[in-house]
Amino acid sequence: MQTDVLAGLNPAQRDAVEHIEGPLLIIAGPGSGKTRVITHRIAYLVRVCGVSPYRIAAVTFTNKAAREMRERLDRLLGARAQELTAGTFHAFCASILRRDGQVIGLDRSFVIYDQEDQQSLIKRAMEEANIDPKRYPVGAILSVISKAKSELLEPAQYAATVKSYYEEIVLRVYERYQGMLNQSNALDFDDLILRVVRLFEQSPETLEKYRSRYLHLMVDEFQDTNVVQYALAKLIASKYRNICVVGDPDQSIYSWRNADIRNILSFKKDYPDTVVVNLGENYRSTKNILDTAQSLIKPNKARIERELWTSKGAGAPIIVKEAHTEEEEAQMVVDEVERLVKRENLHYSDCAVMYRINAQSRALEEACLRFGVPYRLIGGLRFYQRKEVKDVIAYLRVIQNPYDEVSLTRIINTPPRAIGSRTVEDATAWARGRSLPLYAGLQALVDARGDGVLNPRAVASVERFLLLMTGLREESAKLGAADLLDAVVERTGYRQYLMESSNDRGAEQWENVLELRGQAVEIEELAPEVGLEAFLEKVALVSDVDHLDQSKDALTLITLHQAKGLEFPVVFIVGMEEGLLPHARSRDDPAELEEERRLCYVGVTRAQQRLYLFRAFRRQMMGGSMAGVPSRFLQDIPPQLIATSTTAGTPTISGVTGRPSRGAAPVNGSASNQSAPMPSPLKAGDRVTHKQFGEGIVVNCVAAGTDHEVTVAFKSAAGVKRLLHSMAGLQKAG
DNA sequence: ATGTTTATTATTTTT
DNA sequence: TAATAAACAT
Repeated sequence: MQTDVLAGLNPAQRDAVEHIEGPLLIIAGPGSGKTRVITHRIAYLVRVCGVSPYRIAAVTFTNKAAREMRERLDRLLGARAQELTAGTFHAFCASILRRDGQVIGLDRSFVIYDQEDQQSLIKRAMEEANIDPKRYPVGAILSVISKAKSELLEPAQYAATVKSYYEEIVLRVYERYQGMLNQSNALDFDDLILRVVRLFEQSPETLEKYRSRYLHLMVDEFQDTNVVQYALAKLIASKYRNICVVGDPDQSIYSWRNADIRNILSFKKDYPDTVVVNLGENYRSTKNILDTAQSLIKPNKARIERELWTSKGAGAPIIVKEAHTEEEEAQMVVDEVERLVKRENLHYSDCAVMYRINAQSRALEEACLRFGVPYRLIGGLRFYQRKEVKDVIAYLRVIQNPYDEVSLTRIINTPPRAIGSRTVEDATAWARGRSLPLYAGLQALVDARGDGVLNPRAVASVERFLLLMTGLREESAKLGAADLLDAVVERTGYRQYLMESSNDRGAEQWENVLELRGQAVEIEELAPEVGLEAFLEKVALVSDVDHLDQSKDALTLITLHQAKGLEFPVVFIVGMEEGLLPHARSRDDPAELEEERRLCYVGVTRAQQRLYLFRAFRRQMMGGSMAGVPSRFLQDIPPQLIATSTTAGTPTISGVTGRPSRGAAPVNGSASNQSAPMPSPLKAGDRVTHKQFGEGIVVNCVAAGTDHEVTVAFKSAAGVKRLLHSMAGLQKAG
């Protein structure tokens, strides 16, 4: 039995699996078999050491990671795997709070607010506090509040740290915001963790219940934990001290979401008897790719030197290419993907294109569409953030918890039912004056016939709305989540509202609602008795990457951030330019630059066999066109790992030589410094023809390096295009 | 109360 | 450029 759990593990992995007593820190390089170690360690605990799975908790950051862990354990442990606690920090905390939250005065039916809900609540808090959202952007305030919460600073504690006037403003908003959350019986993501920590602090009995249950605790992606999450982990492990954390400081890319790498250092301090295991053997990538990754990450100062190795061969060289424009860059990607599929016997799904910002996906999408390459775009407009999906969820939330003010104000006039912003404002003020929650305030106002603040028409509308909601709330007691959803979209007229809406997306929006319904059906099958509650929780704590179905054979388009934890035989990283990777916003902060470097490292280490690094000389950004300087990261790759290749029909420019200088940037490699642009080949008003787009008129023609950028308005559906003269093959017509 | 126009502003987003 | 939000007019 023992041999079979340990079989196939390398010595370091085996050390990690067999070390089961006391604190353990596993530093897991990319592709080092981390998940394998975690799952085998759990299997070892259960099958060899006789620990009940019921007494083991494994915490991750994504549902996907949790699910994968579960699936693998199903194979290793069979049915017993079900007893294991495996989930995200947030899901774990939500279930603790549903069970034991009453101890700190939390109502069981609380709802969970996502970022959009938070923003709308903060906005209202600012309005009520008379703070100008122009001077103090909502997003910025929210991120400060979130940071405070992630450091265990509730308004009272935060108040003690306030030093600047700005923080004074934040404090004022924070206090109000938290008050409104409480009144709405709502928790934001940070609260989920924070409240559990407070629960454990305030109720030793509750803490005892959990810390004595969990003989073993494992934390995945430890480099991404924030202060609160680590505090929680310490509390859970405070009885038995069997805490195992797994992470890789070089893959820390979420510091902007308050992840704190220092937790790794704290861990060694908090647990001086920590055993550290280094997983350095990489099973994922070829030697060339791994060497590239290492040369990229090496320059980081705030880093512990570490070697990774592989027994794989060198493999294909890294391919670095330069395109003129982002369109050409996208086309080069697509061409190469096609070549790999046709000639190298690969599938589309073996390939992924990664980029720094979502806006970059557009050119790629267009190229895929044009050349008929099937693709799968991750992120972008996220399912659960779509208006129609959020609207329906808001109805369900109000049914579960009528105090949820964000959802209530969202749906009170959607579809339009003659309850305008004026009515809502007046009613809110009236309710505030009596310290009533909005929903109760509306009821009281109807009973008081408007009480002089609402006109009879408005009172009638509100009364009709309340009757509708009361009816639905009664239904909710007898209906499952899916049936309830049906009742909502029918009785509120939401379905009709979508179908008849003037925009042409109505049918598509309705499709999304149906997809949401499908998920309700799924949940009901799993947990029929807690239908609505389970559904809403799932919907709040689940992301889109979770639904990534690998079944369809398609090219994956994904941001570098989202790519963490994934792997592909072929990886393209596009936009290897200063200002994009590293992103311009990180330019002035060395710590942020190091994070950009880690982000690049994460991207590179996703590749198993082939890696392509592309950039464009010119890129459309914020309306204008920007000259792209090669990313400084390209300089750090040893030239011998790179294949110098030629783009068909275009001169190869060795833009990877010479450190990019700030300011005066050569647009076109070596040539541009000396040679003046060629004389203008075309001028505005010239008639031209293009072999693909047909006839057109030149709108503009400007020098771009040694080339010219020609803007042409085509007669065809192509419309106005910007083309490089050398590339476009424009024929001047009479 | 709702459709239209102007103004504004552009990373990343595990939960 | 293009998407979204606030201001505006109806």
